[in-house]
Parts: sequence; structure tokens; C-alpha cells
Amino acid sequence: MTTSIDKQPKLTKKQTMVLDALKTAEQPLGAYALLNVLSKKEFNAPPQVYRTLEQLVQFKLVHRLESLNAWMLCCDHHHDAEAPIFAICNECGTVKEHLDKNLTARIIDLPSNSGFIPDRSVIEIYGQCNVCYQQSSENDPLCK
Amino acid sequence: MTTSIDKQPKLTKKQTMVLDALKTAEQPLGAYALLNVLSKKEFNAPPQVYRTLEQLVQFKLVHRLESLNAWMLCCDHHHDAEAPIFAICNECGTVKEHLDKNLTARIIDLPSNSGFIPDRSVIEIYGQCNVCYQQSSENDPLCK
DNA sequence: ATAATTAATGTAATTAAATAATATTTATAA
DNA sequence: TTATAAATATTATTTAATTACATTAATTAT
Repeated sequence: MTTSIDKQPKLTKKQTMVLDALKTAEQPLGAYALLNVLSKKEFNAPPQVYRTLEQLVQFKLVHRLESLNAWMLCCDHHHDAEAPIFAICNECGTVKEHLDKNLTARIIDLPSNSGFIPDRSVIEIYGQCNVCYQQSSENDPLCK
Repeated sequence: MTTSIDKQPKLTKKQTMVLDALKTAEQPLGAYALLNVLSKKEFNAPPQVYRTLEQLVQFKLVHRLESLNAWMLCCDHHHDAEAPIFAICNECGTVKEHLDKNLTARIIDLPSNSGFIPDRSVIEIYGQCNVCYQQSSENDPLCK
């Protein structure tokens, strides 16, 4: 299994454009949002975006967030055996990717105990991020 | 937080119909699949199914599988503080719900360490279920 | 009890997300 | 350079979910 770092493939123009758009974005972007952001010259129909995203996901440069129907950059770390865990802020929409080899093993163990052989995981946790928490406590007279 | 067992609300006819359909199904069903299964007399437009599903999810009788755009029965167990972990078979499509208080705590801990306050989790593991594994090894001459 | 308000449900239409099918172009091998 | 395969472009369609609005049912106040 390759990661985002080793064996970096030379990207096509389209792939670079999508990747750059995701780099710039503060939040994961949907396929149609990308379609709007990107040059209409290059991307004028859904399949082009979907194909490009698919390729970038295969290269492990991009993750798809299943519960958001959106895509974001992969963090820079290797994670062959580690399942990415996404923390999604309900308020600002930012998503942070976490990796933990140990935890991944335990998550995957649970169904394994019933004879299940895992190969892909979707782990997306919703809540309030630290930045939004700080802001809300500043404005809240009860907890200054 | 209520569970599927205590404080069972009296269900409406529609809610019962959807719940029964999900009970019968071997796999999670999509909203439009439910629409097809259910009596056209009672359910003739998407919002009715979506509303009913929403209600059943609130009652904690049904789970939505985010990566499948589908719904399934909640297992019979309490899980106030526990996040359900779904094991989804790539081959037969069956989904088993797992609960593990300990593991839930650890999953939630990870982003928490960065100040994230979780409130909802989506954990869906894809792989091969035991039944399909048994079948494939039966047919595979190399591992009889 | 009845009018007024609120909540729930029904219906039509629209938006959003993803893919299928097919045509066209580009690259690669004979 | 032609034949074949691979990649890309384009149109249309399918699937999923929601919006907006009309109607009916239930609840509350008078």
C-alpha cells in the first residue's frame, strides 16, 4: 500500500488543480463545489471532477468524507495500516485528521472477533472543535 | 438519552410499517428502496419516508448508515454512551452492529486530546463477514 | 363547543450527488 | 502509419434528499 509521501506520482494538470483547490479550502469540498471553483475551461461536467477525485484518492492524496459527501486533503503522514479518524466541527466545518495505530487495531479487532475481516474503515466524529469552543466560552459570561 | 428499549413510544402506522420493512430486510435499505417496498397507498412520496426514518432514528430504533445512504434496525441493546460500530460485508451486504464501551471511549479520546468535544460518531468498517469467508474457503481448493 | 393556533401529513417540484452510456481524443504497440 | 488500447469529454440519466407549499389533524384558548 502506498502512502501520500512515497512514490509520489507526477500529477496531471487536472489533478493538480483539484489538489490545489482542496489545499486552499478550509473545509472539505463537494464535487459540485469543486466544479464551481475550478476553471470552466478545464472542468465542465461532473464525471471529470469525480474521475480526478477518484485518482487522487487512489494516490492517497485525498480522502473522501462519507458522511459529508465531500473531499479533503490527506494529512502528510504515512498511514498504511492506520485508519484515518476525522474530527468534524459542527460549527465551523473544519475537519482534522487523526491517526493512531493502536486505536485502529482495536477498532478493527471488534468485528474481527466475530470472524469479520476488515479492509476499509470510515470513522468520522462530529463535535465542537477547540477554536469554536474557545470562542463560545469567551462570549459566555458564565465561563470567562 | 433514551435507548431502543426503555420509554418505547407508541408508534404510528407509518412508523410501524417502515420498522417492519427494515426488520424483514437482510440488509440496510435506502429511502427509495423502502418507498418501493411499502404500500403505495401509505407512502407515495419521498418526504414521507424520510420523515418517518428521521422519527425512528430519533427514537433510537433505527440507524442511518452514512456511507451507504441506507437505514437499518438498531440492535436491541442499550447504548447511551456507546458508539455503534458497523461491520459491513462487501459481498453479501449484511451489516452487524457492535458495541464496546471501552473502545468508544478511546475513539472519542483521540480528537479530544486536541480539545475536540465529540457528540456523534460514524464508524463503519467494510470487509468480509464470517459467512462469506466460510463460503469462499469451501470453494477454494487451496484451503479446504 | 368553537374559533385560533400549532403540529403533522400530503403533494409537487426542485436541488444535490453520482453514474451510465457514448463519443472523442490521445497514447501505445504492431 | 495503421490498429488497438487507454484516457478524456459530453450528454443524459439515475439516485438521494430537500424545499416549498397545501391540506388535514390535533391542541389550546376563548
